[in-house]
Amino acid sequence: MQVKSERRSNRDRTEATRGDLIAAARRLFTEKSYAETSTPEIVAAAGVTRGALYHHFSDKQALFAAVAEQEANAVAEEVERAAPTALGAREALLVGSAAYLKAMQVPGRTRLLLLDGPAVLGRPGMDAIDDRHGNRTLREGLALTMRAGEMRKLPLAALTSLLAATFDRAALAIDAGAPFADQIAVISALIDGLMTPDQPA
Amino acid sequence: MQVKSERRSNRDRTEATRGDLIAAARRLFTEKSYAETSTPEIVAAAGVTRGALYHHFSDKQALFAAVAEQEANAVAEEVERAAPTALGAREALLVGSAAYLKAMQVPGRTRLLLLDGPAVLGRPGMDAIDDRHGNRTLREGLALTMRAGEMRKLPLAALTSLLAATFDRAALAIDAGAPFADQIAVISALIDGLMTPDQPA
DNA sequence: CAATCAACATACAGTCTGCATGTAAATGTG
DNA sequence: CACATTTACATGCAGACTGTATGTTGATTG
Repeated sequence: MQVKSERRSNRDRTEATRGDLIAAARRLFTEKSYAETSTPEIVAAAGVTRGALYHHFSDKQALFAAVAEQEANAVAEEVERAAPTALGAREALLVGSAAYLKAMQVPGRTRLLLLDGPAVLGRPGMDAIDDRHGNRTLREGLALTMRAGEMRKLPLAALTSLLAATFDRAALAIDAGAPFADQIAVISALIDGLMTPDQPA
Repeated sequence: MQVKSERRSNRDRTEATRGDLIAAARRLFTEKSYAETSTPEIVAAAGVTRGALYHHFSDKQALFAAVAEQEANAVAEEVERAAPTALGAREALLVGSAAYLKAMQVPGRTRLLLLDGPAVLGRPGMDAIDDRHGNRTLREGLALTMRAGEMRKLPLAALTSLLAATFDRAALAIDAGAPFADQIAVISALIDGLMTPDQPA
């Protein structure tokens, strides 16, 4: 293992620099906000110059998009890790919700994904990111539950996004000091209200 | 009626200038976004100089806060106007929801209040504004409904904010082209799920 | 009516973003 | 393996923007 950069392929260099930039930006975007973080700051933290940033990303927004995508992916992975495979639809939803709220408690994550994200990339932009990660699982889960007759039949896209919206707002509320249990209680009630009452034979 | 500014009291001047600035800012913030609107643009549209802006508002954010407050108030008034006084709790909620979604269709309003607002002022900041206007009515309505036994008892603050979150996301979805009916269908289902089934004597 | 204060206008300093240009190393080619 | 080309940056620059400090004029007050 050679410590110094003896001879690096271009692919390696790109990968390393891009990674450093995204990592540095992630740190600053979560510590402060998108608007309060300048590109000089980011490149200083990453140990490169602004030239490198603008070589790899078209602009500051594009770098932010890369960070957001990575964070959304991290959240989705944490949630899927917490949700055991075969579980009742209702239970899976509740476990997943709780896991999501937990995952969003990483400092700065709510601001990055729930405040700055929509403002910087637009709702459609953030939806596109979410659909590539967490929302997909949610939508598929809901579709399955509805087809199984365990849940009221409703427009899938709308149901997915509105449920996701409640999860998001709950995460922000917890961030602001609201009790975790209260948010879970309301989310549980909302989900229960959607389930079709099992008619005992 | 004298057309020219013959002799204006300071209070009148302040009121007029502040109003002009807020109106101009509102137009630009709704046409473009907060970030894409510069203070030189705003003051040009308002017919004053940046000196006037920074005399009346501590910074660009403060001007934005004033605009947001005014817009939130406008939305709340439209909703209250649409909601006839005495109506069943469930019906009042549904009518209010629809009115809210309608009111939010004014071009640029969703971005101003639902995207830029939280990002610029923070969630707590926007909550403070909302609580002074629309959310208050919602919360009081929910409290009443719950006390009347028509709705499941749940933590009031959490329920209010999570329901408001679904309304907000629905407004954004409609803005993005989603069918109004789909959003209403899901909102109706969510509300219905919260109502206690009336036990017929 | 003098003194003060409020409501601006003007000028300036510092910072930021995006781009254009320069350079050295890596890569492709005959 | 020499040479042309492309890649991965670094550096410098232009334009714009924010916030503040300072100046000026008209209203307000004792």
